[in-house]
Amino acid sequence: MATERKATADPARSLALLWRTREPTSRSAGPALSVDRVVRAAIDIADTEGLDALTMRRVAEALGVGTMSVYTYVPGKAELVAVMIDTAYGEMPRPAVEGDWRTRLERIARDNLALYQRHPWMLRAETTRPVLGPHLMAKYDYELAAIVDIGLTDVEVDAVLTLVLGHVKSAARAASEVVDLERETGMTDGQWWQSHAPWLERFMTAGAYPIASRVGTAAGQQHGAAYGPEYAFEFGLQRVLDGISVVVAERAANR
Amino acid sequence: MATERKATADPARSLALLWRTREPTSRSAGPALSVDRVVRAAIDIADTEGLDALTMRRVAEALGVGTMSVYTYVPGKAELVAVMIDTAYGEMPRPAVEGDWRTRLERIARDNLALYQRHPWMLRAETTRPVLGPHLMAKYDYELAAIVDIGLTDVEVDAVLTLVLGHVKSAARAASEVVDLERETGMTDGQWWQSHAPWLERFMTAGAYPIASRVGTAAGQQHGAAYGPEYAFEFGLQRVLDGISVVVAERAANR
DNA sequence: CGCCGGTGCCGTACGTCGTACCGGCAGCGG
DNA sequence: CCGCTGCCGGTACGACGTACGGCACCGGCG
Repeated sequence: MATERKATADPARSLALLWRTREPTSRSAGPALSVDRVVRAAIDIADTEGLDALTMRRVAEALGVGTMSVYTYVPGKAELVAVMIDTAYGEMPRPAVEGDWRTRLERIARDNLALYQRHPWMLRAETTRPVLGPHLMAKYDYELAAIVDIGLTDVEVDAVLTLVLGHVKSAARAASEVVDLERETGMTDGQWWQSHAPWLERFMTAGAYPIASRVGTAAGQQHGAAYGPEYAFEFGLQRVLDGISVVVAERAANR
Repeated sequence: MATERKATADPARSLALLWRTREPTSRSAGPALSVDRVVRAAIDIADTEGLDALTMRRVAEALGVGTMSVYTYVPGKAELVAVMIDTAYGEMPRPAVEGDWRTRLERIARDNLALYQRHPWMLRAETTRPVLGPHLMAKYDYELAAIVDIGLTDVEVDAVLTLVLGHVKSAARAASEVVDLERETGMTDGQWWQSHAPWLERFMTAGAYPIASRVGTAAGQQHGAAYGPEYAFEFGLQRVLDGISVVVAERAANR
């Protein structure tokens, strides 16, 4: 379990898996399984039942094979997750870029948000060194292409992309936790608050945390709980883009 | 294990724990343990050995008691982690605010970064509904106080803080993963790249991903790997603050 | 003074996980 | 026809969180 995080102990093996360097088997009927079938089954489980439900036994069951057979195609769980991530990147749309840089960057942010909404498990799984699969590379290349020509240095362009994607991930994570916990605890966000509020009031002596109370309730009131994360995403995204345009304008002036 | 994430099944129990609603034992010598001792031991382990090493057995061992004795003070692991998080928030500095809002907000960002550097496990543990302990409330109150008067609505103020703290967390996570993996794999970032690069080159047909290659190597060159995350933090923070100042200026003009 | 209920402590055991190991199987080249 | 190679999977091990029940001790009451 602790070893789930190790991944890529053997670079050759892991990368070969990611890049699918494998001659198709010469067997007549071909094997019952394949890396792709394993990965598809795993993504399916993670999408519909959450990352906690993704166990090797569960994957095998979904494929109708013995547990250990999965290991014929994938060295371990960590590597399986790595391939799942790269596969998910692969299914992102990459239309020709249009509009000014701000429009393009905003589009990229929204596409990434959509990805995380489709595959919320990525938000909890991606916590390792980058996967370095072909689809991640393609995605990185595509996204950089949208902003290479805005007058910043290569290093800055990289930082801009990191910043925007970081914000998307933060916001997506916040949004995902709400629905995650609704499933796991069986209560909606509102119900959860209602069950905690009376106890909280009892512990908090009146008048403590005045600003927190005021702002907190104001925020809670405004967006009726479920829609809070969306506001945070939109507000933050516009602020980030504003901030980027400040440097872009600066550079344009000094040219 | 899946239940680690549940937490707060019983709000009364959990909140009482967080707010330490508990008469001191009337026992003569007093009990050998206490919630605080358990929490301190747990934080110590997580700080020095990582979150994966934090097991109930390990905590008990550090305290010199049987595994199950820990459960006398803490209902379960999820709740233990919650108290750990609130405790960590409690040790943050909260000096009187000084300077203009940008200085204050920047200070808050740096204090939060320092917190995550001291307790990297928080970056992987905080993935649940907010902990709602007294120290989190105090922190939230303190941080809001620094920016309530910059001319934005309460809802916007909340969103500003969320944005800044989100960026800090993103950057801290990136930085933490580097050192995390150095410990777990026993290789430095540079070594890791060197072991992967030849394989990667073999798989990537020359000329694929031209922009990614150029920008990636530029970024890698500039900051010698280990210092990349710091740059990302600084650059992103300034961009975010720039973006916020755009709205602030807007509001000031329209008043 | 003796008994009793409560509190702190903890050994054992169960169910879950990832996965090492090894033995069986089919199909194919020699 | 034989042995080899790649696919399959049963069994088992060592982690993990934690339910359950029992034990030792002590203050307060009769």
